[in-house]
Amino acid sequence: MTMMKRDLRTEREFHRRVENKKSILKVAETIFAQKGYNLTTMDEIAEETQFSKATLYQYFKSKSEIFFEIIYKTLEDVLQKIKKVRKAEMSATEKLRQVIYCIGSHYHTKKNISRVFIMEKALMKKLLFPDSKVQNVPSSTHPPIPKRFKSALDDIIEVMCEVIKEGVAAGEFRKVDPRQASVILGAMIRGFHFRGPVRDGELSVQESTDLIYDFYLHGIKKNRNAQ
Amino acid sequence: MTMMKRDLRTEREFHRRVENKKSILKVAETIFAQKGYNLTTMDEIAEETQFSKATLYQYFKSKSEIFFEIIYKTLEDVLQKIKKVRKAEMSATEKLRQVIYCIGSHYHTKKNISRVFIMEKALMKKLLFPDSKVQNVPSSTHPPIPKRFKSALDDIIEVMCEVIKEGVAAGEFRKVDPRQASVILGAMIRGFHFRGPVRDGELSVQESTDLIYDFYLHGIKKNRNAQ
Amino acid sequence: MTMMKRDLRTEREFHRRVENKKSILKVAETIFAQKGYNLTTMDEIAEETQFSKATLYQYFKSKSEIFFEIIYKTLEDVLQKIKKVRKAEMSATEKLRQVIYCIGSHYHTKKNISRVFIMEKALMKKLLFPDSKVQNVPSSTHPPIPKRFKSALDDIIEVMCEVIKEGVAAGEFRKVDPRQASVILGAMIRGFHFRGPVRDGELSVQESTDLIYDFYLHGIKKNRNAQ
Amino acid sequence: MTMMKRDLRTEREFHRRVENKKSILKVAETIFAQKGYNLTTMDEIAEETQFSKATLYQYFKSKSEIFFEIIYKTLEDVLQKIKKVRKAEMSATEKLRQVIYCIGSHYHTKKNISRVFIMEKALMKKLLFPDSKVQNVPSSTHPPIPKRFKSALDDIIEVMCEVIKEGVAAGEFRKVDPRQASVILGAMIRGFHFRGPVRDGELSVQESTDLIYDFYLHGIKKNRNAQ
DNA sequence: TATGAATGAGCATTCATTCAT
DNA sequence: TATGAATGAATGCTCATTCAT
Repeated sequence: MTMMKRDLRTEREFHRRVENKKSILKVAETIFAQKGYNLTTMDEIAEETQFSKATLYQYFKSKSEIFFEIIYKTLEDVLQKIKKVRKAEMSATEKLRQVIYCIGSHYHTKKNISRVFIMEKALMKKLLFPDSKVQNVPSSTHPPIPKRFKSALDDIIEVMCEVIKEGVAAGEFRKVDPRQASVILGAMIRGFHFRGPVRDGELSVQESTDLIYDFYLHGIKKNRNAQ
Repeated sequence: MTMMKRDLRTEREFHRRVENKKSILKVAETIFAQKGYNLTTMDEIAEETQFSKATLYQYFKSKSEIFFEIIYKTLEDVLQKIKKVRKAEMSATEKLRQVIYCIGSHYHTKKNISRVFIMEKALMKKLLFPDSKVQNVPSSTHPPIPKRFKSALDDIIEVMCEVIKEGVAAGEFRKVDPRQASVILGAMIRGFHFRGPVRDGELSVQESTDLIYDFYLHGIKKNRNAQ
Repeated sequence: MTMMKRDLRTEREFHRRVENKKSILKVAETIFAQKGYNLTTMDEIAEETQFSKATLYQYFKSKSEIFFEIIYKTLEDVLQKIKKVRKAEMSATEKLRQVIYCIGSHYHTKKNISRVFIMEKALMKKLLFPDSKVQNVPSSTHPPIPKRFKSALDDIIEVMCEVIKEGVAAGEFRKVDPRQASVILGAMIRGFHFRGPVRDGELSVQESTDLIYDFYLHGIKKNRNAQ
Repeated sequence: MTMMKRDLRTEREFHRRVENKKSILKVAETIFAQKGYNLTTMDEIAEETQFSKATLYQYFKSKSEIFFEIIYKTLEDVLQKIKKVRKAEMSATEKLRQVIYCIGSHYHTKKNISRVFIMEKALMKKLLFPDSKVQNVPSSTHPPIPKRFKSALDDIIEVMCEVIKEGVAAGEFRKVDPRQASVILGAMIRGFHFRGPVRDGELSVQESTDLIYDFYLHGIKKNRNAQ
């Protein structure tokens, strides 16, 4: 019985820990998403989480660890969602739409986070390899990334590929290179959601999805015979 | 005579100033493009330009002013180029390709610079309005940007619109909303060049152009009758 | 009977406490001896003792208390040993040799600990009187030390003095001031074992003892008549 | 003339820089000597030097650089002094006395500084190789030290050796191993000046010198024939 | 004008110690 | 009693910007 009591308490404790960690991540995510990596300070995360700065360091080794944790969770989220889509019973075309929606809504919510991951090569390098002098990050290369990121990303692309292959096989899509098509699709979604200060009426994720979906499917070329 | 002498001297002075300014901007651009805004230090710009840090401040009011200057020049560049394309004697389809190339090569060269402009909302806000506490930058709104940026960007979109209208009118493109089509095109190019750490063989700007061009034109849907 | 049971339990408890305390001191000593006071963290002591950090604070009031406990034990140890030497049946010269050995081996084993005690005046002051601002510790004065340290140290010196007196009385040593001679002897041993980065072949405690013994006895002056 | 003006100004500037550096070192030395490495903060050095903390970092790369600079200067000082002694026209015995005085007064003034250098192995290691985890600093080994320290130390020992050799050759000293004798002498001086909290009347450097000199020369053994 | 020097404000991280269970 | 968790107070270091010459 004492054992049980203990176990329960321990479990509760453990649970609380997990909850706290989650809560820190959630708050941090919001701030990172709002301000990006550099403008977010540990002080602010501490204040917002109602923890002391030192406590943060009991849950995470460093600011960058928090950041990476968030990135990873985000990637995993998206991956799970689109995996579900792939397995669902529906046409490839419909799957395509849903994939666009998933990824789009991901970008929509976590803009600044994905941003750093996608774009801040020099920063990523510095975070991942704090020692290596940040010199000559040729704009076209990304620093090697931890396997888990890499593999999550690869998996996402992979799922997109499969959906497209499926559509090609089913005669829904023309015979495109699935890889290329995936890359283009990814680019469209990303580029659409990460657009600069020009916005003529903000669109909802749903509207964005429709727009991207339409253009990705039909292109803009006039079809001689049909239509 | 004294006047003339003075004038010449003044002119020379003025010319030198302009040259120096250019040279600073050029160097700074390279560094900003490599490291992004935060990781670039005035110290480094000073060292690279062979000027003293204090001198930099005689040509520019602040680090951010240098940065904005660069952004503006870049935008102007692109604008000029695609304006030329629009005026050229060729089919809308060909113009489209060249627009893709222009913008793509711009992103290719100045990645980190466009990046900040396009994506770092919080940073932009802080740069443009250093006083306003960076709070609650709702992820969907961009800080108001100086008119000259706004107008350059609008002009770029405008040119794209016109090329598309032209294509629609000429029966080369289907009847799309030119504005939407421009946004999508912009997104594709941007998203394609700003992609994350997944890269299966880096493509040249030309190859990228072809790929985007192909998909933007044809979409991926299978065309029942033709093809 | 209940009483007895209680007593036994209490006793067991008490015994356990004593054991735990010993075990903590032992571990802490090792770490302090390796890293010195500042570089040793409570976290590390906790980890090494397999206790939680909080538990440490149930056995000791503070980090410095642990430290002082160790110092004191160490001093007591040495004192006991050389007291035994003094009482033994042998010539003063031989006793001298053994005293050198005792103290030497003490320094040898617990370098960093003695070190702090002997040398870190500012630190000692801070540890003993945490409130008094560490200001102007004139390099020649040591902060007043708790009586028990002082008395242990005095006793050690005292024993050395007596051995020397004994030798003088027996005609083994020349007529030196026993106090001065003790101080010099202490200095030799201490200085010999605390020497800096110049080492030409590390000597064992025994070898060191012989060397010191030889020079302390004979000096380096050439003796005109004899030898 | 303009040239000259410039040169003069530049020179003045340069001179000021050197002066400032000296002044920082002087202040820092005082504080380090009083409090040791860890207890000395950059804030305090800044306050005491009347410079801002940031300015300190324009003269020195880090706290440890300041510290090492001081150590080095100190060693060089001593070396120069005893070199002069060696070359002087006097008996080896007299030289010996002066060497004791030089080194003694050096320890006297810069206690806490020499202390760290001589004794804080773990700290030294951490300072010199900040990355290597401080683990298992076997109490008998010192971290490899920068060549300039090593060579200064070697030189000091070397000079002592030579003085002793000279004395042996002149028949002033008995036939000791000069190396061993040097080590012992060094130990005596060091140990004498770095003694713990037991002091019965602080001695001046001169008095200390006499005491050490006496014992180092004559030992304590009774000389059968003479005396 | 050009610049070497100076700095305030800030930031991530650490650690001895306390608290709640 | 034992402990996991929490924290306040430091601390070394950075960087955009200003000042004095």
